[in-house]
Order: sequence, then C-alpha cells, then structure tokens
Amino acid sequence: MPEATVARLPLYLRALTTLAERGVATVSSEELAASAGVNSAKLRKDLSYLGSYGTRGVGYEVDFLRHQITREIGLTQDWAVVIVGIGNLGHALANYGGFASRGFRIAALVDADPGRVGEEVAGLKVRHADELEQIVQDLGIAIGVVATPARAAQLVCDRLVAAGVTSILNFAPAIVQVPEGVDLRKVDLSTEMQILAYHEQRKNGAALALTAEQAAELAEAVNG
Amino acid sequence: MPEATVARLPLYLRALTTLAERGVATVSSEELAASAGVNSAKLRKDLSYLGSYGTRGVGYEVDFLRHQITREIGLTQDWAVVIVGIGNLGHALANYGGFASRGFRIAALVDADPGRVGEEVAGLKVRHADELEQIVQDLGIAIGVVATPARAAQLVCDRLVAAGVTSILNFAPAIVQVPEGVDLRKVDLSTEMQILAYHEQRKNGAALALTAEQAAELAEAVNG
DNA sequence: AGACGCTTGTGAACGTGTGCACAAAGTTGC
DNA sequence: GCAACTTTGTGCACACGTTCACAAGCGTCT
Ligand SMILES: NC(=O)c1ccc[n+]([C@@H]2O[C@H](COP(=O)([O-])OP(=O)(O)OC[C@H]3O[C@@H](n4cnc5c(N)ncnc54)[C@H](O)[C@@H]3O)[C@@H](O)[C@H]2O)c1
Ligand SMILES: NC(=O)c1ccc[n+]([C@@H]2O[C@H](COP(=O)([O-])OP(=O)(O)OC[C@H]3O[C@@H](n4cnc5c(N)ncnc54)[C@H](O)[C@@H]3O)[C@@H](O)[C@H]2O)c1
Repeated sequence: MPEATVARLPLYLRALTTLAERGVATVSSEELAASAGVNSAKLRKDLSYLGSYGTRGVGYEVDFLRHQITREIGLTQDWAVVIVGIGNLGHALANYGGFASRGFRIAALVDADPGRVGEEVAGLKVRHADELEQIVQDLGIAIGVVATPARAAQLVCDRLVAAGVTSILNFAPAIVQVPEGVDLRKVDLSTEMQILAYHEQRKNGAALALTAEQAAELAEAVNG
Repeated sequence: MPEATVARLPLYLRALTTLAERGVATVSSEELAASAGVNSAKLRKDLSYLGSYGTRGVGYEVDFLRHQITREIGLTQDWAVVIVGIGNLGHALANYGGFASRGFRIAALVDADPGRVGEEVAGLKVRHADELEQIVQDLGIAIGVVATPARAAQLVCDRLVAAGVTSILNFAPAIVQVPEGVDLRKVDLSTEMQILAYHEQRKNGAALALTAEQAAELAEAVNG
C-alpha cells in the first residue's frame, strides 16, 4: 500500500466517523471525498487497496468501511504509549482526550527532572527516565512520544529504541537518527510556521508583516 | 520553487544554525545533508533554487547561506501571530519559546470562554473571540493558529479569514475549507499516531499490541 | 602555469503520486 | 426482463519529486 494512501486513511476514518454519528448509512465516493477534502478518484483508488468494498451504483456502507479501515490501520487493538518529557507540551499531550478515543492508551509518563517525578498528571504518576527500559518492557509499549528539549531528543530516542520501542513520534525540533526497522515521524511546529511565512511573503503579506516601527519609517519615506 | 523544497528549507536552516553555534564557517553539501538527514544531491538541488551560493571544491559559507534561506523564507521580519483557543494546547503553544527565536511573535491570545478571558498567559491577557477582527486588524496579524475543539474549527477559520488572516495553522482534527488565496496547514497528531500504528502492525508489532487480557487468552489457546 | 583533487550544479532516468475518463457492474423503474 | 441511470474500480497519461552520475569550476600544490 502506497505511503500516501496510508497517510490518508486516518482522514477517511475521521470523515466516516462523523457521517456515522450523523446516522448516514451509505456514502458515495464523491460525498466521502468532499468531506475528507480530496479528489474522488484518489479516494476510490485508495479504498481499492483495501479490497472491493463498494457497491456500484450505490456507494460504500459507512460502518463496514469504517471497520475495514480500522482493521487495516491496526486500531482494533489498543496501543500503549509512553510520553517522555512532561513539560509544557507533555502536559497538554497527557491531558489530551483525543488519544484514547482513537485506540491509543497513554500508559506511562516519564521525565528526567527529579522535581517532576511523582507529580500526578492526567491520573498517572510521572516516573523517572532511568526506569524507561523497565516501563517499556513491563507495559508492552511499542510507541514512544518525545516531548523533551531538542538537545535531549537523540539520547531519549536511543534509549527508547534500546528498550524495544519501534515507533517514535518526535516533537522536538531536532534531526534524530534511528536504526532500520524503527519508524520515526516528527511533528515540527516551527517548520510549519515557516512554510506559511514563505507563502505569506509572496502574497500581499509583506505589508502585514511590518512592525509598527517599520510602518512608521515607511510612512515617513513615502510622505516626505 | 517546488513545494517539497520549501518544506525542507527550515530543516536546512536549523542544521546551519547548529553548525554556526559550533563555530563551523563552511560546510559541504555532503556534511550539511547528513546533519539535515537528507540526500546530498537533493540538498544541492534545493539550494540551487536560491541561486549559486556554493563554491566548487569548497562548499557553502554557513553564515551567508543561513542569511539567504532566512531571507527566502521571509524570516527577516517578524510575523505577528494570534492563537485562538487557549485550552490545554493553546497554553503550551503560548508558553513555547521556540516561536520568538524563529521570527514569530505571538501578538494575541483569544478564547470564546468568558471564564478564560482576562487570564494572563505568557505575559498576554486572553481576549474574547468577539474582538478577533479588531485584534487582527490593529496588530497587523497575518498568521492564525487554531487550537479550539474540532467542532469550532471551521467557524474560527472563517472568522480569521474574514478578519484578514491569510495563513492558518490548524491543530484541530477537522477538515476545514478555506477560500483561494488562504494557506491552510494542519498538524494532526492522531493521524501521525495512526500512521505509526499501521507500520507497527506489519512489523513484529502485533504481539506488543496485545492487552494483558488478550495475552492471557493467547497463552491459554497455545498451551491448552 | 599546469596538473590534480574536491565539490558544486544540473541533465537525465527513474519512481511515486494524481486525476481523467470509461468500461464494468450494480440498482431502479417499468 | 430490459433499458436507463448511477457509481465503482482501474488503465493510462501526466506531473512531481528523487537520485544518479558527471561535466564544469574552484582552490591548492608543485
Ligand atoms: N510547548 C510547545 O507548544 C511546543 C511546540 C512545538 C514544539 N515543542 C517542542 O517540544 C519539546 C518540549 O517542549 P516544552 O515546551 O514542553 O518544553 P519544557 O522545557 O516545558 O519541557 C521539557 C521537559 O523534558 C524534560 N526532559 C529534559 N531532558 C530529558 C530527558 N533526557 N529525559 C526525559 N525528560 C527530559 C524536562 O525535565 C522537561 O520537563 C521541545 O523540544 C520544544 O521545542 C514545544
Ligand atoms: N491537547 C493536546 O495535546 C492536543 C493534541 C493534538 C490535538 N489537539 C487538538 O487541539 C485542539 C485543542 O485541544 P485542547 O486540549 O487544548 O482543548 P481544550 O478543550 O483544552 O481547549 C480548547 C479551547 O478552545 C476554546 N474555544 C472553544 N470554542 C471556541 C471558539 N469558537 N473560539 C475561540 N475559542 C474557543 C475553549 O474555550 C477552550 O479554552 C483540539 O481540537 C484538540 O483535538 C490537542
């Protein structure tokens, strides 16, 4: 299955869930594509990788398709997740309800700061980073989330991998190397902002980007 | 400039900053590519869109290249940003220091909950969503960050656009439509996790994903 | 000055992803 | 049971992105 398709399945799943909640029983590729914000031909091709689950002349059965995608992604079972680095972001992630509802169970919180260890966040006690290996093995954790400062990210990932974690989601703005067989994805806020800034700059954006001071200078230059 | 290239420029910028801090004056495409985690031919092609800033036989001057990329992305001036939805995530984002250091200034925080309005977060008073249009115009804000619940995301984006915002970063797990000319990017945590789960499932992952209960059942089946 | 070694910049081949367009296959109505 | 209509599944052409491979260019050393 193409990587691009895999990346869109969660999107379809979300759209289907919304439809199911609205009581919709069947949906055409055209409608589903619209609510997922993609081209309908692309949607059909994506779904065809799962099998021929549509009915020509009718469309797709919402609940059935939802189950098929859930199974394909591997969300029929819960995945235990450890969050490393319980600072600003780690707290937000730990308190986020959107995980549990999508098949991910936050099983442990870990931090290196002794002052943080023992604190209770979202019903879990923060444990010390030294226990990481034990925690991962005891709880059968396969997925790690890294929310430490950038300089600690490589070390933390190394330790996660050594402990047996084979999938990592990294929030730290750092380039991290992992061995073959380990999946690493990153969520990179500043990069996203910078991409927006790039496009903004080549729209009408230059004017909006001026600070009050710069605007005053400009006015002066123009006026006189 | 290809979109894929634009998405990598921030990566190069980060790698160059790290090198500059280490006192490195020049760098070859091979070295820079390694520290950015990409293929060196790709790096050279990406940089070639900026112009011919390298020296054959030598490499690239770190500071000079850094400046060129900064300029190209549009980071020579500060961008004013408004965050809408000051809950769990909004707090973390407001307190995040990584913005200012990269040319983004959080200019305003906005929430619809009257109980939240007036609260001081990261040195800024949270203001009411009704003031959004005024705020955007007064502060010359071009970039909006949406951290509201999913059901409010479309409405918030519509209001941001109406107020004059032309770039939006959306954290809510919702499909949002914006008019031509407005850039919308999304950071989608659950999607990232689900992609990891998919790959995890087709590694050795199935075993690790078992709950204790399922593991017990399996043991019974195997042994019995 | 000229030969040598290194590194850039890029043409060209390849691979991946997208979207059109339509035959195949189903449903509905008569 | 057949015709008209709807919608899927997919072949095909095209666009985009990646990587190889190497000529062109620069610095260095003799
Ligand atoms: N806060 C945000 O909104 C935000 C946004 C985007 C990216 N990020 C990135 O996410 C990461 C975390 O951000 P934050 O604002 O939560 O930072 P933070 O400083 O508030 O929290 C970092 C936490 O990591 C812990 N830590 C440090 N080294 C560790 C180690 N070796 N092992 C385990 N824990 C360790 C610290 O004790 C601290 O509790 C940073 O890399 C930041 O750049 C944050
Ligand atoms: N917390 C996380 O770690 C996390 C991770 C990924 C995604 N998200 C997503 O980010 C969004 C925010 O998450 P959160 O945990 O901060 O939620 P939250 O409920 O803590 O905060 C949401 C805030 O938005 C405000 N709000 C609601 N409607 C609004 C409107 N129309 N205008 C302005 N403000 C409005 C609420 O008053 C509240 O303060 C959600 O969509 C969530 O799914 C959160």
